[in-house]
Amino acid sequence: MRFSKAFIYTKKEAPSEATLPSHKYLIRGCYIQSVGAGLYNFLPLGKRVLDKIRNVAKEELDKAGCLEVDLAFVTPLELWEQSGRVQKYGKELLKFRDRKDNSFVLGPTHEEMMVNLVKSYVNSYKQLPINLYQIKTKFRDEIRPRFGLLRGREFLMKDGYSFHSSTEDMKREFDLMEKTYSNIFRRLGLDFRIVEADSGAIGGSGSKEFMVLANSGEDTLVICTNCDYGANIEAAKRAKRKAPLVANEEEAVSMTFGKFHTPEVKTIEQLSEFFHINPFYTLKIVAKKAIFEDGSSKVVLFGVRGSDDLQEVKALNAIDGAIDLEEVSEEELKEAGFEPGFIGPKDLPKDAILIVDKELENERLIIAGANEKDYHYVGLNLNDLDLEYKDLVEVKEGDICPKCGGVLKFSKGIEVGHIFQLGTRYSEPLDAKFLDENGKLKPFIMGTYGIGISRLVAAIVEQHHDSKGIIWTKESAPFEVEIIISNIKKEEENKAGFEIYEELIKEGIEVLIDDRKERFGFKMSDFELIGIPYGIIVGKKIKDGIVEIVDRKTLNKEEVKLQDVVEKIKGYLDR
RNA sequence: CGGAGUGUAGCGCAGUCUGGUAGCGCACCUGGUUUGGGACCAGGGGGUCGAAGGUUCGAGUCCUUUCACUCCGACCA
Repeated sequence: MRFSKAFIYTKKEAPSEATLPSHKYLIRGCYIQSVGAGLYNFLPLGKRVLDKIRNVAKEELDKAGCLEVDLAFVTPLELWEQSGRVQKYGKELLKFRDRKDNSFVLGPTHEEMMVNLVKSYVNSYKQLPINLYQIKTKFRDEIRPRFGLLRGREFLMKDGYSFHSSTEDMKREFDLMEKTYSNIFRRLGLDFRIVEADSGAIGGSGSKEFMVLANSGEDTLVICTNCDYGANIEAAKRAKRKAPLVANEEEAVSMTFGKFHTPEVKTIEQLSEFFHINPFYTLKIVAKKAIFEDGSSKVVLFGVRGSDDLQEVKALNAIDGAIDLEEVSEEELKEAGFEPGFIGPKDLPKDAILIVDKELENERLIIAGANEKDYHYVGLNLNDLDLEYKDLVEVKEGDICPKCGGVLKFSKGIEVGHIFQLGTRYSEPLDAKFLDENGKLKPFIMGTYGIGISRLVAAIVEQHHDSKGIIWTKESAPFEVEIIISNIKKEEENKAGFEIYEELIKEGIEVLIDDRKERFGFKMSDFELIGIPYGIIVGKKIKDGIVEIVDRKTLNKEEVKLQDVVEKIKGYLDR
């Protein structure tokens, strides 16, 4: 491809709203154009990168036996009502009506459609397992799109769905997909980590996320410094925290049950000061308003150690049927019959919902609110109360790994893939069943697997760039080599440049030749911005039969004889 | 949805306080010089100043309404 005909118009300045390197460089390098909140046009360069990534994904998936399909983008709202996800997705679903007044949604994901498709063709266990996928534009009306391609409203996603006759077989496929996804991200040259994740709006159990490690990532990952344990903070676990070995420990342990007058002592901080005790021994109650699928709401309570914080996603999952948790005001708390600042597990109103973190199970010596203004209980034995325990705590840096006992640390990541063990979450409500070996009707056991293809474009840049621009990895680069003719008016340079160009094309190498009437420096800085892995500079030294190969990553230049340059490049490209 | 801010040429911005011929840089077009690190000279094209209404002899500028976008937060496979 000739640069002069390639629709590449680089910019010196990025739009002021672009804050991340990927956003800035992709716009400056003429890969994408912004058209509105979370909407982008892919320009010829960007489209090439997108196709590269897409092809890597397709090759690996096909190798693993997956079948590509392409489902309708516009899907009947009815399907979403059947699966019960209209409420759960809420306003992120873009709904609209056609001229006949039928309701549709723009697909944000395609579980419903896919289940519907499969159930109309597959009736027998003999047809299983199958794994269907598509690489298709999705639309989610995000509340706040940002960070360029990392969080757009319209984006390209690979979504795959597998159908099985047994849970064991589904798990086998899940493991296969984990391997396949790893191959895809490895081929793309990414430094990534597989972590345990929350299943979110998709539902189901057992899910893993593929995280590209980058400082600009929106997700916080908890990673063990000793073993391979990793989890999204929303799902991270830790070894149970031990009591701190402090001077007043004995005092804490020796406390006997009683009610204490604690005027105006409302926060954990005040409480631990008042009793001169580590917050570890106190019970913190966090109140939230749970929103349910039918639109109703209720104030719910969560109990964690005073020294811990509540993990909101875990909290949400702990409440059956809740789709959201909101903040509660003091007034709402009082209306619901609670005493703000003095809420505790004992003597709660009868219909109150309280979930307590499971690390507190069997704890005997705790200070907690008495549900009465200006009073707390001390020496409370939680075993005396009939409480419900679930995992609620947010893991902190320095906590202990649940797997190996090593120390946990935080890292930032960009989610580029997510695989789920779905079970019958969709097949059951959508009545998708098959006949098993015994002639019994059973719902499909499913898995679902996603890769953010357009997000990967940005994720690669986030991980592979420098102060001058993008540094594409070999399998993601829009071209493999760029030939830079220093001065196109010099017949010798021009001729040699195009000779190399033709030879590389003959070798099946994707090459861009900068044949523009521009100065050397201008072309070099475009080369650095655009980020093609290797450059071949044809300039002054051509009269001695010498050209240079530039490595975009290191910016080192190497002098090479004209007749050797093609072989040399082939070597660098592993051809 | 809460807080903050911005809409002026394709992009980045000034001009708005204090109303009086719509500007600068980049990019673009023409000619010339230059040619290994974002050149220079000369000439040129391009704007319903986000939209609607109002005040005024006169509005990019003042008033009202409205739309869009961005940032922080809440939110979010």
